[in-house]
Amino acid sequence: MDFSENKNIFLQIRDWLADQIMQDKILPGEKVPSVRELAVDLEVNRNTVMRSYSLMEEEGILENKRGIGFFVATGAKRSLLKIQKQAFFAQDLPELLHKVEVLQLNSEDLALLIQSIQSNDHEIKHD
Amino acid sequence: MDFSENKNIFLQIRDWLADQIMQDKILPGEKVPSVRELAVDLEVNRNTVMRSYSLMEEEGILENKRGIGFFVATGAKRSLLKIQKQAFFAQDLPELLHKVEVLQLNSEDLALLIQSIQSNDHEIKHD
DNA sequence: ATTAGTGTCATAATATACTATGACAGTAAA
DNA sequence: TTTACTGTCATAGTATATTATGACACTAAT
Repeated sequence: MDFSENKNIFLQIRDWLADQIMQDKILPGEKVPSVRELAVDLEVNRNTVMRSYSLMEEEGILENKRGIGFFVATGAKRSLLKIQKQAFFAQDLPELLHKVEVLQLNSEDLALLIQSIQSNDHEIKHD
Repeated sequence: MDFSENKNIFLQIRDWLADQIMQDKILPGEKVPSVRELAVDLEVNRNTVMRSYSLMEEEGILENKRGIGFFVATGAKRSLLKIQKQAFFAQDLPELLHKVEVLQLNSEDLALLIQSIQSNDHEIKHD
């Protein structure tokens, strides 16, 4: 994982871990990497990872067992889906619509996107 | 204009001004607000506006006439279109595709977006 | 020449993100 | 009990964004 310059590292770590959870790479109830371990892996200070984890604990995504570690909370996926969808429709989508307009992006430019969207049309919703 | 917490102010000012130019609210050759004036308007330090303008000068979007002010460069729109399109396809679009996949967004969720895209399909390209 | 605008530069102060490091407490297993 | 993990907290240092402010030079109009 490499970090973007224009976004705080502790937020990027949260986004990355949230993604791991959404993709079922870490399941609810399972332990996430320890603060110290992940800090070494990402070549980042432990306090920075601690900040990401604390934030996710406040958000109800992670739970903490003192002396043992952090675990993915029950219902974390549902919570994340709600949080991320809300953020998408409130922030990402308006910005996107604006760029489509300003940059005059058409169906040809965004063929891949449209294809990806349509492939979700007949998906069976789980959970 | 109000600022987001998660992005540097001088970058947000650049983005905002670039948008004004893309929307023909300030035309090539025209003068942009003076550093001091814009700083007061945005309730920001003049050095911060200066940083935004200097950046845009390096990008070839603004030109400077010492003692007079900053002006929108000839060809600024073309430059901006190129810069922004490149950024869109290199950064925004991949992130968007990822979110569409993770959040399982379908045609119904993004009807407005698809409509907006298709309305650009038969546009006559100017410039 | 004076005045009022421009940008420009230098300095210092503040806030915040991130790092570096040490110390301490809870937990589990040898 | 010792060992080796966990998280937690405190302190200090560094880097950077932003602010605050003053001084100076260029330009145009009076």
